[in-house]
Amino acid sequence: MTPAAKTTTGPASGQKPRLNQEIVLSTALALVDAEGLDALTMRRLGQELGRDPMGLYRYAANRAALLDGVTELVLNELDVVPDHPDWQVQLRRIAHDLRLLALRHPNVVPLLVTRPLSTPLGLRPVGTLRPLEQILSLLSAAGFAPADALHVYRAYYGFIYGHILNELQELIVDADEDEALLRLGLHRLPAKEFPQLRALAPFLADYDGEAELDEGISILLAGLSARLADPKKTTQP
Amino acid sequence: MTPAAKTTTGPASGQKPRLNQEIVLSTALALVDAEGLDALTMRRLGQELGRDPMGLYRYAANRAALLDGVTELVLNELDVVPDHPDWQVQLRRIAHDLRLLALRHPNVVPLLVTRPLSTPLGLRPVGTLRPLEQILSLLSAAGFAPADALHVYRAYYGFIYGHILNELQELIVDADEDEALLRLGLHRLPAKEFPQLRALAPFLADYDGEAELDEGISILLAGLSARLADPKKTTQP
DNA sequence: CGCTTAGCGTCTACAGTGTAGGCATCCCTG
DNA sequence: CAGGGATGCCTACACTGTAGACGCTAAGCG
Repeated sequence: MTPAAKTTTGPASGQKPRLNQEIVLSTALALVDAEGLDALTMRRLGQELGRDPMGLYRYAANRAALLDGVTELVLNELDVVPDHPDWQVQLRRIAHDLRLLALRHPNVVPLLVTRPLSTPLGLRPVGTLRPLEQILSLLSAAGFAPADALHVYRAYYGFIYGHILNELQELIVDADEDEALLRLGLHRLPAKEFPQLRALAPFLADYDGEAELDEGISILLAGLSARLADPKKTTQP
Repeated sequence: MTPAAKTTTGPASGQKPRLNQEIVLSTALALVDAEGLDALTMRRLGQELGRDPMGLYRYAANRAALLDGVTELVLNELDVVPDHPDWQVQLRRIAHDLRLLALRHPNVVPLLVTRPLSTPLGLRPVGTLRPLEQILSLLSAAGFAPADALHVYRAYYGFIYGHILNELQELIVDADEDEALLRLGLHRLPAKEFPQLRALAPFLADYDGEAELDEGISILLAGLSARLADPKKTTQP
């Protein structure tokens, strides 16, 4: 992955291949994946690269820019290839891909959902906007008018992000506590105030995120196509 | 809101009413609301209270605990009163309440969606778990079996959080850029690569978050009740 | 070939952060 | 009124992001 160096720098050991934005970002991502967001400090990343921390500022103006770069890198792992004529099938597949992406990089998820909140749409890194563009074009190809495509996209993407947040929350439960400890954690809660939650302890343990997402997507798609077919689309029942 | 002080401390001016966890947390929330999450530093909060920063550690063990306290405080603004027999009506109302809550405290939303990711369920502040418990009991009262209630809750809450994230993203667009600037921001994007997005510029401007949420909830509720009515509910085809 | 020039890597330095530990002081309780 | 536990304030430390200046290295030009 690092053969770009035509520098004759390293006669001794070649320890220092010329740096490069991609290298910086990908080791940053690796660091976040391995040790969490807090571990990604300039000094630590510099140490990871065997380089002075200050040098990193040539490839990322800020720490914030670095975080943006990491999210962009992660989102690039998602490829939206329009290989199926049915838009619903496509959306379903993309949803599962996104879920797997999030599970592969759980520590990056806070960035994925948080960074867009601090950056106006027009100024986001292009890699961040590409999925949006691709899904819109997919819907457009399926015959949706622009405004409807936007509606579908919003409902769809919102649902996925919500699901991912849900699932990751429960994942931490499973990782840190086994079932007994979980129940113990819940036992801490006052019994009169949280009867439902405590009764749910056994059910919380077995959580099939994939199935749950798929079911949710089914509901959503069914509802969407029904609502888009009927022009009487007000919210009244 | 601060009459709890029966201290005779202030013969001069009463500048220093005895501190109190609620006071600390609510001024912390005010600070976050006014100037964003980064402004919430121990020193700054101390200065805001006219007190030494170190003293705050009596009321919040960590900065993290302080953040947890703030999210708890915000979530306490949500009251789930079961004042209607139909669970769907209830859920719809709560969804709108939650949306308004997020709009009232947009800077806290990153905490709402992020903090649960770092804290196992059993160890979260009870105020954070109360809405969960109340919604579960609401569903239980509506006749749902525990496992089904959990399913409904997950789909429902996930959808709301997703919508809130969506809407807040677009809100920033509206706040920082007017329509012309927005189009300008989008103009930065390569025309061949982002045709859909650029064509959507006019539609992005008028976004009715309330209507969009309501519609989404309708879809979701319809799908949920349909799927729960049919016992052939597995995801297998 | 020698010189310039622009980039790159490294060092030092500074303001600001969370937080541990140690006093002094207050107020409430007995 | 005396005690005592909680509270308020201060100093200090390790660590963060980042600005600015210094030398080296490698490439372009006469």
